[in-house]
Amino acid sequence: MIEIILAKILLIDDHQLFNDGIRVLLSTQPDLVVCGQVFEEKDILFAVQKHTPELVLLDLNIQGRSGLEIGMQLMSSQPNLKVVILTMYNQPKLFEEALKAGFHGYMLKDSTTAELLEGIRAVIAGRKYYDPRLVKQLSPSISPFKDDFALRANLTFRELEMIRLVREGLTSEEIADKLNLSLFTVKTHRRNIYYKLGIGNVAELIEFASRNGL
Amino acid sequence: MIEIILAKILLIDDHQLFNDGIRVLLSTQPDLVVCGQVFEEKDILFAVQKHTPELVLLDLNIQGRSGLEIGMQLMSSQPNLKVVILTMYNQPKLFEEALKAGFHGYMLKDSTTAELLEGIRAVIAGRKYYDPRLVKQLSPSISPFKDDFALRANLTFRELEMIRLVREGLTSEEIADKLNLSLFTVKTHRRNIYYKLGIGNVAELIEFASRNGL
DNA sequence: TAAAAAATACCTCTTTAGTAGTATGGCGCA
DNA sequence: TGCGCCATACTACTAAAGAGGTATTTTTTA
Repeated sequence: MIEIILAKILLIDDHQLFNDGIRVLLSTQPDLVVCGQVFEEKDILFAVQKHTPELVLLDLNIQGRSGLEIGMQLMSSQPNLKVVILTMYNQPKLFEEALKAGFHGYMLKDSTTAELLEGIRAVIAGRKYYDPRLVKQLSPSISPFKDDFALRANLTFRELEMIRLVREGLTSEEIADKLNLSLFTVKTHRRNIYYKLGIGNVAELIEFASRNGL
Repeated sequence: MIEIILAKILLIDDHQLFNDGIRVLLSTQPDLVVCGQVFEEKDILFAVQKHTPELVLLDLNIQGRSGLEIGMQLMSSQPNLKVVILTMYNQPKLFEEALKAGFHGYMLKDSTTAELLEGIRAVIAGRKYYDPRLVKQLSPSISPFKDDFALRANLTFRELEMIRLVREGLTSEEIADKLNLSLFTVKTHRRNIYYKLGIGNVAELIEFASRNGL
């Protein structure tokens, strides 16, 4: 059972989905539990220490003070805690800051419920999740993301290469021919990729790659 | 030279990109010209009649009155005019209404510049353009692509549904279970999709769907 | 209402994907 | 120098996808 704290995100009234949508959404997930919900900065640390949740969903707009600071403080005080920013601000600069600060996720409030859940699950699974729209807007020169992501998902170069070729519609055999490898090798790589990403078939692989700009 | 009128969209101050971003954006496009810009309802019809633009970018939040109404009025008075909704409201209901009303496009303000241009160009080219995020949220029964992409590719409703489920990583058997169909039926649909799209495997299907916002 | 299109279903067969376990040479690093 | 990671490769198996054909029912539409 995974426990989650909602940090202020239920107070946001500028997007109908979130008036109490996120709690409802999470309540439909048998393995996710909202163990706390706070609306002011002073309560967050206390709640986290009390519940020691797996993950905190953090709004960026917490009464004046920057949510980023609060989040960073949280992460340094609780090394195993995962902190995901959930905000309405689709601002590249904020996003870049959050990236640098090492947040485990950055999602936008107008995401679909499927996307939100995907993000939460990705982070719980030990990966990072950033809204694809933000990643797309990142200037490619800065983009610490690609390497960052590959490294954090523990994908090797060969594995990334496999993903690229699978996306082009090549079969394992065609990839083997192209790279002068044994078919067995290619299949081993694919298996490892699936294992690392926690997925089970090509469809999921390509959806995943598309979403994460691999 | 394509002429465009911006209907109130420069007044929106809740998203930095649009304070004057859209005009700047369009000014970088040699073949697009902003021929007018209005901020109040009473000026729109006059401006359209004066400039007879190809396209109007219309905000939904025009001083109290529903932007949808204004847009419908515009379209009926100027049959050749293309009207694209550009709004910050990612609300399925609004979007569905706009679809029914026959608007040529519906874009969200937090789109990237590339997406905005893509949408504008699609509409100018005689196609329709709806933000993929909204389309994704639509209940499949309403799917707007009946008169758009699906028709071009001759994809039926059932086929689109198959694509959606395949993208979610479901196998043919799982789809069959979910929809209470025979496995044979699902496989037949998949075969037909591949034939229509000229592709040969799941990887290509999903790449294709991603690229085309199915 | 007749024709066309869409959705449904079945059979057979080949190919590819996916799962599981194992193994080995190379390379970097502590 | 030995441990871990990477890339490579194999066997053996099951599951699923894909290609080919055919056919019935329902729904749309001309």
